[in-house]
Amino acid sequence: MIREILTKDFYYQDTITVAQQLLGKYFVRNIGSSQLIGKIVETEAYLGITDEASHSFIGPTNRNKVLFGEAGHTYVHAIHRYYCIDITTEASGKPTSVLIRALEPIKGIEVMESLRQTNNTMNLTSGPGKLCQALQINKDLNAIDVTQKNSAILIFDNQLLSDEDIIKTTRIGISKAKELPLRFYIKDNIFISRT
DNA sequence: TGATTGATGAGCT
DNA sequence: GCTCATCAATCAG
Repeated sequence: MIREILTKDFYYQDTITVAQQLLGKYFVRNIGSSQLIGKIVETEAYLGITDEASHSFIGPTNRNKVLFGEAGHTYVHAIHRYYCIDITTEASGKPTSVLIRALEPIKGIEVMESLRQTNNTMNLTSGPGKLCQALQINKDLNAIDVTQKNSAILIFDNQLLSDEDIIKTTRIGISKAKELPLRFYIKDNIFISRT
């Protein structure tokens, strides 16, 4: 089965739509000649200047400027001693993004296990900090265009999930606007960060 | 299942 | 200094 790289048009959609439609897609990390692949099973939407929990709520700064740029780019940031990765969405000037919270490891599992220093496949990518460790994602990968086929990070298309396979619930690990139902994950998937 | 705590880095004021 | 979109370990029920 031939899979296509998701195009700019996909990321220019409404952030909540992108967050839901990213579920089931293939997240690809190119490291030299090797490739690590995981299926996206959990995401969260961050709605920019109207969303208190978003990094862009306070307005543009040096740290979050990529959020204000073009859609379809990575936004990598450190939180405590881990990294998290977002994909920017919507038009330039709208600082919205989708946080990738969990993957289902597909390819390169041995490499991920050595990077994470564990043999437990269940524990490789079941959280935003964990998956960045498993895929060797750091600040060097900030502001990368994920629609260019020679990028270190790419996202490939896959069949769209039906509405009943997507669970909608509240976001995790934030202190503001925590009541909003902006977290999405694949029903019955065992690789999500928590139920 | 939930609450708590400590390690820890980057960015902001 | 302070905040924080984390994780792992621990303890209580």
